[in-house]
Amino acid sequence: MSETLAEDSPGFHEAARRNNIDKIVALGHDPWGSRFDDRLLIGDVRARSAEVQFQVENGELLPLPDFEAEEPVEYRQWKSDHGPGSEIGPKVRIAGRIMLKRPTGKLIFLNIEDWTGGIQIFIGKKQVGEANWELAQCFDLGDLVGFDGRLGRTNTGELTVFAEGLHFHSKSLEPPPDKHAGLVDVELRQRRRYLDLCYTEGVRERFLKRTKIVASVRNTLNAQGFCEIEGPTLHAIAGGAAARPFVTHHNTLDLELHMRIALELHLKRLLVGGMERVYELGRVYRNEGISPKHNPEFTMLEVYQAYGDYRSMMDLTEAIIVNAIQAIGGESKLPWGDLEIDFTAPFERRTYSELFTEQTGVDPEDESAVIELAKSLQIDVEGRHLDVVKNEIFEEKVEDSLVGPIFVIDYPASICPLTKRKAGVPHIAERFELFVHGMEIANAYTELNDPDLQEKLFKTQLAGLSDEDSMAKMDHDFVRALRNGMPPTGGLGVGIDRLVMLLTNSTSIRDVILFPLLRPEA
RNA sequence: GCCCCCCUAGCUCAACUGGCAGAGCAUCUGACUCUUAAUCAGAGGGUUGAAGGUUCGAGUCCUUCGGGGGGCACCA
Repeated sequence: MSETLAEDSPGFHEAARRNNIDKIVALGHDPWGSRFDDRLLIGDVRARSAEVQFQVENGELLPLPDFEAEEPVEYRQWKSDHGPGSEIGPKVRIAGRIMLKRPTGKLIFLNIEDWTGGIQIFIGKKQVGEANWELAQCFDLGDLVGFDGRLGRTNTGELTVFAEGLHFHSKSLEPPPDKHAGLVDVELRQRRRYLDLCYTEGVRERFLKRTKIVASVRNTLNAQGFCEIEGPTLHAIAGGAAARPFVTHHNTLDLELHMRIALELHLKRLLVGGMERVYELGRVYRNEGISPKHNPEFTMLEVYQAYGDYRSMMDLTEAIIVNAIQAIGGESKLPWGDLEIDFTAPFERRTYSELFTEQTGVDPEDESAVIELAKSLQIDVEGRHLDVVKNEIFEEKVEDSLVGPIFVIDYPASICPLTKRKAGVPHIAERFELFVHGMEIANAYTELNDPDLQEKLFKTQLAGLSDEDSMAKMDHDFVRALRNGMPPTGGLGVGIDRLVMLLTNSTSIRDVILFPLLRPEA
């Protein structure tokens, strides 16, 4: 073609594609396309494959052979055995991205994909005419194109749209990743997620599953009479969890603000306000480390049910998860790496103290034995509350062994400042955490609604903690809200990203977050 | 914040103990009307993440920096 292409270096791919844009314009088409009505989704087109039939001379229609059968069908032979006649199939209009291109002289085979699937396109020079053929010469991998054509089968039996009309929708100026290997580099996959979605097997499906899971969670809650609300994400005091917040600033008010680290305190204010079943499903922000299980912004669900308790929340948690699995067409047993997870409800329920004894051989009520064990694990015991020490042991020795799904119930009270104590057992808090393969998925309490106790526990919790710790900032307004009467309540928090990880067999949270936080590209 | 590993063509990857930077895909040119990771013939494409250093000679060794991954720490 033009000799400028060859000598162009690194931009030679783009130069070739811009050259094709010029040709498309010269042929009277818009390289950036326009509205395209009445197209069918490729998935729906594929579902109509049975409508492709073979019509013999007397007009009789024959069904095509089964191309999925074990014995491969020689379709060319089959046709000559049943001929003379011709294939007939429905007219379809489709659009998609060009994934593969196989030009063979005066024929071009394309594979195009939309978000419901892919299909092969047959473009024959004689069949489409000179003008369309010239347009087809301008097709590059990655372009978005459309076709009017007839659904049929090639000689090898592959379901194919035999093009009659060609449409150009959008040019890709950049070459796609390797057509076989796809995008492999993890950094590129995250930075250029749009490419990952197009060209890495299973990525789009995974994120569509995420959408379905989130919708299902809302459906489950709405069906039980919970109402979704939107609390503020900018907080004067970021409370409801122990995590460092992101700090920001409002100019006109000249006010330091914090991005929320939890949804809890505002939802509870709504309970005081008489909203008896509320939830929020939204983003929270924690200025902490990044790991395969932690992204600085992540999606949290918090649910509160007046006149419920942590046991009501266990049933609800099971319903949320079981329904979500159903929503993505999963079985109760889901793959997890080389293992599987059995999500058959009800999930196992074990007390903290039972599990502690089982895994360590030490009774958590036996102070001296606990201290001895802590020392043997090189856990600092000096000047720390015994429950805190116990919990470190629990996290180290017990949590990783929890295959689950398992509800760990009845935690030591002093590590749960927002939780009601078990009636008659003041050192046990009515709390559960749901663990699956060592990962904490959900956390629930019978919520504390005694304002005096809440204030006292806030203060105790605060003693000795640094200013950076958000719990160190008492939310007086929240305590004031409680002074106006919050019903006894069950509250639940679910890490949506982690739930999606489990249900989609993803080992990194960044595989289920479309745009995880990355440093700006160098 | 600490430790380990990675960064080579648009993409996926090679290059021995330091010795001429390569392949496949993609791109360009040519052939081909049922291909399917199409095939065949030819061509072009590189600041080896960046900057310094050691060396006759650095993709390779050393230092610093940038980006990423994993682990630790942090994290109800």
